[in-house]
Amino acid sequence: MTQKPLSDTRRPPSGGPKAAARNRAALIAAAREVYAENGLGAPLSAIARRAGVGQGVLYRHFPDRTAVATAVLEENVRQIEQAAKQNTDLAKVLGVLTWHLSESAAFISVLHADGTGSHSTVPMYALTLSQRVERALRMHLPEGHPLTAEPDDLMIAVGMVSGAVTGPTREHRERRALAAWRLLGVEVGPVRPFEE
Amino acid sequence: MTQKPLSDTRRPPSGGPKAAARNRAALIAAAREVYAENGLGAPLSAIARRAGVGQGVLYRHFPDRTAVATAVLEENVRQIEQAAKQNTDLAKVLGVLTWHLSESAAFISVLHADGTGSHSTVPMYALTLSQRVERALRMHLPEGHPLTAEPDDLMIAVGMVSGAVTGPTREHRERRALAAWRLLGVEVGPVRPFEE
Amino acid sequence: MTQKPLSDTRRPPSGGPKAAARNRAALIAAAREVYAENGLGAPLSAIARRAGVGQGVLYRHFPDRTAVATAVLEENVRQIEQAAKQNTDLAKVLGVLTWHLSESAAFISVLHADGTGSHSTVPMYALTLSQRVERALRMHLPEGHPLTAEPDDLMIAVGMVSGAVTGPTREHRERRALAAWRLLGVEVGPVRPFEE
Amino acid sequence: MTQKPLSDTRRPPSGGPKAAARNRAALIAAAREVYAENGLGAPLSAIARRAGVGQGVLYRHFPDRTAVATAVLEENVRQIEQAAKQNTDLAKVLGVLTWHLSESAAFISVLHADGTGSHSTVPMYALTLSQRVERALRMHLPEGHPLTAEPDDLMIAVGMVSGAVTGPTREHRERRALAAWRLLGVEVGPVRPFEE
DNA sequence: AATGAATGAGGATTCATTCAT
DNA sequence: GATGAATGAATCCTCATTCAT
Repeated sequence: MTQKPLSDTRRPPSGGPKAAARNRAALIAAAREVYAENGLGAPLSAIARRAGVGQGVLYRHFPDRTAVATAVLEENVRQIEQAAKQNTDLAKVLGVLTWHLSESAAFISVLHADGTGSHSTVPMYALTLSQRVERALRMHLPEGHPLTAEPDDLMIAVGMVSGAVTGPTREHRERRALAAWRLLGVEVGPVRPFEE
Repeated sequence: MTQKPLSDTRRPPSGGPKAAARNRAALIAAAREVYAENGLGAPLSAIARRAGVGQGVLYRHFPDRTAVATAVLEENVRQIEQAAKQNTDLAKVLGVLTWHLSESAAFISVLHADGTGSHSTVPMYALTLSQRVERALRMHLPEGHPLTAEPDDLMIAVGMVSGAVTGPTREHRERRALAAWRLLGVEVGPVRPFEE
Repeated sequence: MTQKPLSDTRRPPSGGPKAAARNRAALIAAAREVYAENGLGAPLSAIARRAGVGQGVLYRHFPDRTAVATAVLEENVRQIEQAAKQNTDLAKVLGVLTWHLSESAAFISVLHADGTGSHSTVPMYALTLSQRVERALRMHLPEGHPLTAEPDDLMIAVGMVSGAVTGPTREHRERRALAAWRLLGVEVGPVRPFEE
Repeated sequence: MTQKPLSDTRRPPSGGPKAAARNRAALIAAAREVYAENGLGAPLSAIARRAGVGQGVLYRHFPDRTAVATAVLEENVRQIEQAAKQNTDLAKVLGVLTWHLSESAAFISVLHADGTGSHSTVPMYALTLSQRVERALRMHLPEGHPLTAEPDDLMIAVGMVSGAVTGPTREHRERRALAAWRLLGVEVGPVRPFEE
C-alpha cells in the first residue's frame, strides 16, 4: 500500500578507518542470529540489514554466501578448539560443544553437511570443520572411553547428538542434546559458551 | 488479469485420465530422487521434469511444496508401519527404518523438522510422521531395552541415528547408520526396504 | 497438506440427450454468479465447477471466454428487450434495467466496454449489446424527455447510471442507481427482474 | 531455496542511487501509460519494461500491484486537490477532474472500485481517493447547486460522469464526459491538466 | 570504505485450452 | 456427449550480485 521510505539523500558517514573490523564482527553476529531464526539460506540482505550495514560491506568481507556461513562456523569451531586447549577435561569440552549445538540450528545442519549435495551450500568446508571438532575432542579422549572402539565413533557420536537436537527453543534443544549424550553413555559438563 | 491465447506450438497429447494415477506415482518417485540428490528445496520444476509431466500436473496433485514432500515421506512411514505390523522382531523393523534413512537425505532432514526456522519447511506434519515412526517401533520395544529408560529415548535415538547418517553414497550412509545403532547398543536386522 | 480427491475411477453418467440444454443454462447461471462475485476474468474452471460440469462442456457450448460473458449479457439484454416489448411505460423498463445494473458488477463493467482495450475481453460485442439496450429504451422515450436533447444522451445516461452503481451489496447498488436517475431527472419504476 | 550464481552475461551499469527518484517517476509515468492502454491488470513486467528498468526496481519501489496503481492515482488526486486549492471556481476544478477522467481508463475503473469483486484490485484505498476527490470538490460547491440535494450526490455524480466516459480516444472520452456533466446540469470549465 | 539501488536469472504459480477415455 | 487430467505459456516475485556515487 505505502512505499518504503527509500533513499533519504543523507549519507551516513563512513565510520572511520577501524569500522571495518567492527563491521565484520557485526556481520558474523547478525548472520548467526539470522541463521538461527531462518536457517541457512536466509537472504543475505537480511544479514546485512540486521548488522546495520549495506549489502556491499557484506561482500567486501565475504566473497560469497558460503563464506558467511563458514565464518560463523569457524568461530564456533574455534571456541571449541579453545575450550579443548584450556581444559583437559573432556566433559567440559563437550559442554561447550553442546552449547553450540543447542544454540544454532544452522550449526547443526552444517555439521550434517554430507555432500549429498543437500543444498550445495557450505559444501566441503564443513567437513574440514567437523574434522577440527573431532581433533579437538579426541585430544582428551581417555583410554577405554565408550567412543574409542572404532576410529570414526567420535565423529559419528557428534553427528548423532546433533541429530537429536531439535525443538523450538534453546532449552528444549539442550535437554535433548543431554539425553543423547546420556544414551551414548558419555558424561557432559556444564553447557555453556567458552569464556577465556 | 486475462490470459492471452496460447501460442500455436503443437501440444503433446494429454494421455487421458488413466494417466492420473500413474502421474502421481511418477511424481512421488521423481520427488524422492530429486530430494535425495538435491535436498528438499529443490525446484519443483525439476521434479515435474524428472517425472516427465508438466508443472501443472504437479500442482494438481499437490497443492504446495509441502504436500510433495509429505507424500514422499508418507510412503516411507507407511512402509515402516507395515514392517512393524508384520514383524514382532524389533531388529527387523529397525532394518527397514535404517534402509529409509540411508536411502534419502530428505527423509532424514524431515525427521529433524523441528520448526526452528527453515521457513516452515514441511512443518507440523513432520511431527506426526516422527510420532508414527515412534509408535510403530515402540510396539515391539521389549522390557529393559536400552531405550526404555525415559519416555522420549526412542524418538531421540531415531533422531540420533539420522544425525549420524551422512555421506555421498547409500553404502556410506548405511555404514554410519549401523555404527550409530551399535553405539546405542541396539541390534539392527538386515537393512532393506519392506517387502510384503 | 492433503491432496485433492482426484479421479475416482467412477464416471458420472452422461445425463442423457437433453442434458445439453440443461448444461448450457447451468453454465450461464453459474457464470452470472461467478462474475458477480469475482468479476469478469474469473477462471473459467470456476464457472464449470459451479455449474457442476466438466471444463469440456463449457468449451462445447462456448468457444472462448468471450462467448461465455456474451451469453450472460445476452440474457440480460433480452430481458430488457422483453420488458420494453411488453410495457409502454419507460419507467417500468428502466426499473428492469436498473435491476440488472444492481445485480451484476459484470454487467456494469461490460456496458462500459469501450474498446480502450481495457481488458480486451468481450470486445466489440458489448457495443452491440449497449445499442440493443438503447434501442429498447428509445422506443418509449416520450417527446421532451430530458434525455432527448442530443442523440447520444440516452446511451450516455445509461452509462452514467452504471457508473454510479458501486457498493458491496445489491441493496447498496440499487440505492445509488436510483439516486443517479434522480440526478438525471428521470423517473424509474419498481426495480425488479422482468417476469413474463 | 538457494540461488545459483547468476550467469555471466554482462550486466548493464546500475545508474547509481541518483537514479532512484528518476526511476520511481519513470515507473509511475510508464504505469499510467500502460494502464491507459491495457487497463489495470496489465503485466507488471510491461510497466517495468516501458519504464526501462528491471522488474526488481518496480518491486523495490512498490511492494505489490496495488501500490503501483495507487501511486498513479495518488498523483491524479493530488492534482485535483491542487487545482481545488488554487481555484475558487468549481467549474475550473471540474475541468481538471474531467481531464483526468478522459485521460486514463484506469483512473476511471478505480474510482469505481466498489469491492464487489475483481479480486480486491486496489481495494480500500480507492475509497480514500474518491473521498479526497469529493472533499476537494465540495469545498467549492455553492449554495443551491444541483448536487447539494443529498449528501452523496456529489460523489455519485463523479461516478456517473466516469461511467459515461468511454471511447477509444481521449477526445472521444472528453466529449462524452462533457455531455454527462451537461445532463447533470453542471457547468464545467476548460478541460486540461492542472498547471501551477 | 560504505551505501543501497538496479539488474535479471530462476523459481513459483495460475489458467486457458486440448484431448484421451 | 461428458469428464477432468495434462500441457505449458505467461506472469508473479525473490534474491544474489554488481556498481555508481
